[in-house]
Amino acid sequence: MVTQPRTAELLWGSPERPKRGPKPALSLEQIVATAISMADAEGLATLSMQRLAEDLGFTKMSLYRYTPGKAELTALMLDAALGPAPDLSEIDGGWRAVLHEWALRMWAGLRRHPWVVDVAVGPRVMGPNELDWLESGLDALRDTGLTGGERLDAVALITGHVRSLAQQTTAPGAETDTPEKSLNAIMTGIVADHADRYPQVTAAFTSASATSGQDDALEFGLARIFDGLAALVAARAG
Amino acid sequence: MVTQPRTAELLWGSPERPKRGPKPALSLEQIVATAISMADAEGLATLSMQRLAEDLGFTKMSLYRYTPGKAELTALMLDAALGPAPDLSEIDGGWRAVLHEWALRMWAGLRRHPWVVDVAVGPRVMGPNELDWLESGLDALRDTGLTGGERLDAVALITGHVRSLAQQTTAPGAETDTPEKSLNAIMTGIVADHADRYPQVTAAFTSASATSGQDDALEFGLARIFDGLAALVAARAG
DNA sequence: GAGTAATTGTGTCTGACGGACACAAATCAG
DNA sequence: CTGATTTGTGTCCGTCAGACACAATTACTC
Repeated sequence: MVTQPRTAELLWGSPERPKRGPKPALSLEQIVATAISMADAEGLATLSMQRLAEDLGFTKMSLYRYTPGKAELTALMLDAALGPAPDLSEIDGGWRAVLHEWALRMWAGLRRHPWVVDVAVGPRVMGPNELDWLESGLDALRDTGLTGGERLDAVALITGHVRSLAQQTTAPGAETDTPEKSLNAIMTGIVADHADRYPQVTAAFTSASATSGQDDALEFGLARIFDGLAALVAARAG
Repeated sequence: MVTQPRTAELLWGSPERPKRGPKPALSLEQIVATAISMADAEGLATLSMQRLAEDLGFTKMSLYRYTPGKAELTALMLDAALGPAPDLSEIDGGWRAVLHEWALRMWAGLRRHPWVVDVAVGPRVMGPNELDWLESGLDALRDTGLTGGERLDAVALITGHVRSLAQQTTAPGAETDTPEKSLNAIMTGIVADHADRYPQVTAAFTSASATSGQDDALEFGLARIFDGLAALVAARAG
């Protein structure tokens, strides 16, 4: 998996059509777009080069004329699925309102492409779109008086929360095989069977059974993070 | 992957030695322990049933007498690697100090078993140890006046931060192939090449080049989260 | 216009993976 | 001792990513 230089070139290099040879029947953008729609529909686990090629009407090995390997293709899928960073220039209310909208947009994108959280893992070469998102997130904190490292950490904290929640809620094949109810049923049954060992879990589960939702958890975490950031900003300003 | 009922039985059921038949030469605990040490050493991606069986001195198919499949084995690996929840009863300083230590212990565990973040993904059946961790985390918030749902969301927020950071820093094969320096070199080169498009990223990178570290990011996020939680707790109390 | 170099798509092959299945050896109940 | 049951093994299958050679296509050069 020594794919970083090639990935960087695919993400950032300008494609240069060779002079000689037959015209390519496919394009990398087309392959990436098809792969994204397949991953959206069936998940990333079931996406193979074979099935992708069949969907495109070509053989598997023809795809390797466009991408050196599957790892590079998924890197391109990631950056394409992120899409361009949102335009938040119209939002007023300071950094907090901007970052809130920024997080909601990212959340919406992760709901649209659940497999992204499985790909955006570990240190990697960021693509143009991912850097755009980072840029707009950092830009919201421009006038807060935080240092560069703090701004990076703050944005990482927010993205970590959004991604972590998306990872927990969008299961790979959660609704396909066993309905999600049975997982909840299994867990509540287990907790009920060991209520003496897990009193706090039992209490929290029963108390939260009706009220909680994934969007509530997102907003809860964002509110705490923003409150904590506001305290730091205030300390820096005052 | 309809593995949840079987996984639940393996995690929570009591093993019952059959009366007839030869005595098993292996034990599930032994298999899990060997798998964990192999995953620690070489990562989860390179761990296959074949190589695990070779390491144990048996054939691949013999392992399927102990676990119905690889998914169930990884679930057992996860719960075993988490280990028992830490004893935080001696820590005073209120919920904040307790949760801080709780997060640091989890961080240490994730550093010890980096592959855990790749497994603890999506809705799943929690094992005894994972529930122990959740219990101790919730217990720290017992006297804060938060509702059950809020306590769950708070613990999820903290674990999400710790896990997200562990996921970003512990790359699968980060130090094996291309040294991490070249990834940083690639990214800084890219940002430098597009400094006009990413002014905030450029500024933050140059400003944070020397000061930042992964442990700083962990503490930064924890401090913000705890500050935000403290504000909520104070609002509930006052 | 003819020849040559470069590139595309295809077919074939390999090694590794998870797992199904049948079978022989081992163990215990009666 | 006999029959039922379980363990470990060997063999087989389908799928996966990818290497490699080859024929067809295109453009540059003479």
